Amino acid sequence: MPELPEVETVRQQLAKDVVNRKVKAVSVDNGRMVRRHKSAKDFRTLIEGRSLKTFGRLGKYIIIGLDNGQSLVIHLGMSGQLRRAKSPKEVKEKHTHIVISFTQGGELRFIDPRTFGEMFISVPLPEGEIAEISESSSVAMGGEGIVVRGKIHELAKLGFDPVEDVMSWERFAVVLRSHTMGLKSFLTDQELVSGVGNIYADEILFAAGLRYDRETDSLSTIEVRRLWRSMVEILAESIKHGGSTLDDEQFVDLYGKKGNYQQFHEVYAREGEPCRRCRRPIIKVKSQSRSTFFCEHCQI
DNA sequence: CAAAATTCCTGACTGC
DNA sequence: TGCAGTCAGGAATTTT
Repeated sequence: MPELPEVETVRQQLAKDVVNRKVKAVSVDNGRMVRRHKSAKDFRTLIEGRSLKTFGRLGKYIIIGLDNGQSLVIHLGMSGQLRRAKSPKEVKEKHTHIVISFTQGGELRFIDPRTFGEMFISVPLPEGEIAEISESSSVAMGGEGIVVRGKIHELAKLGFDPVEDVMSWERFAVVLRSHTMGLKSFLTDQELVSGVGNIYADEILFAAGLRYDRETDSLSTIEVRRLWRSMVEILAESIKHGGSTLDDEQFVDLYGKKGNYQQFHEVYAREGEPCRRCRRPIIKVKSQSRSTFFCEHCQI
């Protein structure tokens, strides 16, 4: 499932490959993919004729700045893929729901079997209302992310992006300790930390040597710092390897290529296999109605 | 049939 | 009593 590293991988590729391209036409075969708009036609009208200028990301959302100040926002959901086609003649994969064709030829296709993903055009709010929203955003602070967040009012509630937003571990400690909840709940709450999902929460917690159900306000200073470091490092490392592609091969990049980070997973989807540190079997439990993998010996 | 997991929503429970 | 925060569970969804 695409989480921050996978989304970032695609963002980087888009920034290289479709920058400055002008949208000639858009087809939408399923209104659900653009559900924030009144109709698919609405969406098409807003994007046709526009050029793609900037490529940002906030959590699991890709934010493409258009030449008129509006933005194309994309979320891949669980099974969404963005794929580049050099020509309209290339065979369309099943579940291709949105096709954005460019004037210079070539297309950007959105494939999504489970249709949990979406695209929408964000129109900036009038000046006065912007300040209000970014102020109400609980943890918003510093860095490039705030600029994007402030501009995209639909994403105002997202928490800080651990890769994009600059934040010291001391600051992180304040946010962490101001809540009473399990660590995994904290990491996967998009309004607190944006971009971390089920896979990376488990990997980060293993790297930090902390259990998924440790209470956020029970960590020592050393543990907070370890969690912070693990979060930043694991996400950066995964981005370096093009993200994770699981056995279901759900995630592939713009060109259909798999990521490589799955080979470095220490716990995720390794139930019963030996922990690489202590050799004891990895445990699987349900938490927040989601699978959680961890090592009972190495995580406290 | 169950499992996979995203966001959104609702309902329940807890602590102050 | 009320409120905010947290969490469990369900919906929408398709493939294996």
